[in-house]
Amino acid sequence: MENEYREIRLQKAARLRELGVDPYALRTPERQPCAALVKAFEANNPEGTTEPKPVPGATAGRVLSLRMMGKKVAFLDVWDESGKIQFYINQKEVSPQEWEVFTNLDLGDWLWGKGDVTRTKTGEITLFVKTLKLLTKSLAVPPLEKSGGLQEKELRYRKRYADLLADPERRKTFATRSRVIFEIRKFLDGRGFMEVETPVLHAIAGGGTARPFVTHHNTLDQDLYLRIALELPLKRLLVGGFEKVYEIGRNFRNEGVDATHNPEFTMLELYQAYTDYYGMMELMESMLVHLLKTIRGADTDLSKVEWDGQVLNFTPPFRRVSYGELFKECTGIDMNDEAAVRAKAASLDIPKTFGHWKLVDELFDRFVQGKLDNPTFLTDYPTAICPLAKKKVENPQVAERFEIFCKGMELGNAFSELNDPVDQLARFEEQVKKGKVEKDEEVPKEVDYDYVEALEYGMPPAGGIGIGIDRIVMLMTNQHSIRDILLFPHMRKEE
RNA sequence: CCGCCCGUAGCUCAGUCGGUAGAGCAGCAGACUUUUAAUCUGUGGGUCGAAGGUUCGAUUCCUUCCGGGCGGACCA
Repeated sequence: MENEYREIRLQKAARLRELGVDPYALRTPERQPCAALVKAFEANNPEGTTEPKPVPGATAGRVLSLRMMGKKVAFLDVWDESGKIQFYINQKEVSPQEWEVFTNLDLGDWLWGKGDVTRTKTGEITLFVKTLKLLTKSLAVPPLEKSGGLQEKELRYRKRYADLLADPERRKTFATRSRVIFEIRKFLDGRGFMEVETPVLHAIAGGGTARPFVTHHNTLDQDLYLRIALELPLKRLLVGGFEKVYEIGRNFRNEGVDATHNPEFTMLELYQAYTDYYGMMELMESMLVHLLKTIRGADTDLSKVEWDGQVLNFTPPFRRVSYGELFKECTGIDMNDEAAVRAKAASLDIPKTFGHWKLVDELFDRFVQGKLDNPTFLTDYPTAICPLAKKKVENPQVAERFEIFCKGMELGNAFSELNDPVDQLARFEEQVKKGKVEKDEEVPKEVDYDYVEALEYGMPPAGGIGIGIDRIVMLMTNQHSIRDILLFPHMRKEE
């Protein structure tokens, strides 16, 4: 905060105040986007025009370059969200007070100008300023493209505003993120889904397995958890009679932070009555294709989608392979062979307190998950690790659940939703009991009896899916780190 | 949590085999009335991430800590 630049700029602001100029203008005079002025000129001066026909106009933006020619003339690059336009300012063309404003201008300041748009001798479309107004004085030096922009990742994440203002490309990534979410809503709207909002504060951290954040409500004197999943409230809505619901919202998990994990992240969860996990596979495929075509472009070749240097095939139908089959393929062990699984786990640093199916899941994560590059539906998980999914009729040992993986990353997780309240209660009780024995902090500590009671009123057969929006955005923007698609990724406190 | 790497001016980066530091941009002063990363001349700017140790002397070597990056472990 303390530096020579700040002092000089504060002095300039004080000087302007003496002249009766507010360095933080209350209002902006009428204006058009920078790019609109350029366009208007081009429209009036088609290709081949010899004598330029000036177009009057006014615009505003941030000054990011200033070139003086002598004491009385200057060229400025002015940027707004739409792009850039050059200002030409000549002492003879503006009032003495305006010239004074100009001489106290710094890089980073926001400036409004009005005049005629025409071409300079060198061909640059330029606003020849007749009237100008300082909109905002900046006290900090903006990172400048010609001096290398903002490179240090820590600075880019902590001071995202500086990162964004320094580089229009970075702004584009976040604009794309916004469009991805817009297109998801559009896609779901087209299928008749209703968007809902459910509580972030939960009395029981259910609907998934993850360590939750704990907080406390003072007047109720009650501990609360930040939600780790959206699942249970949404399925209560199916009981209530809504048939297609979804929520796009923030989840919180008190776990690791790395290139693909942020403590808070955005999930889409949707539930649809009268379908099952096969319906969810179709929906997932269609949604990904819709997003690739609308975000990456209508001419995108689905069989050659590049992501972080890898070429992936998104042509539906995606590969479908069962959990047990792939487990066998990658570990050489039958997942039902308890002795072999335990022996394998013992050779690694996996807690001995874990039961058989927890061990299977641990081995799976280590040996299988990272190998799946092309989008793959991994189906029929062991029932023991799927307390919210229906069992397969022909083999109750496995459940109608799939996870879709891509580049070793889980993109989505779906079930044929369990709606038998008696079975659900038994599975919850088993899960809580096991969690205590295994000292597994990711498992809910108590049974959500209210949810079981909701099922007693009858939930229609349904398919449901949860999709990690951040990872979808990474895929669509071809980014490698979650920090580059979150505006404000979580950072440790400084000092 | 483990391994490797990084932290020097507002920004991007050099550098010091141990003798308290440089460049470009930015700033300030000056020259130039159509520039395009404008050019030219002059000039100010640093507790070299923090603390401790070794040393006559540490920004440099060592230790610890803080923050970050990449990879691994764990989780979505």
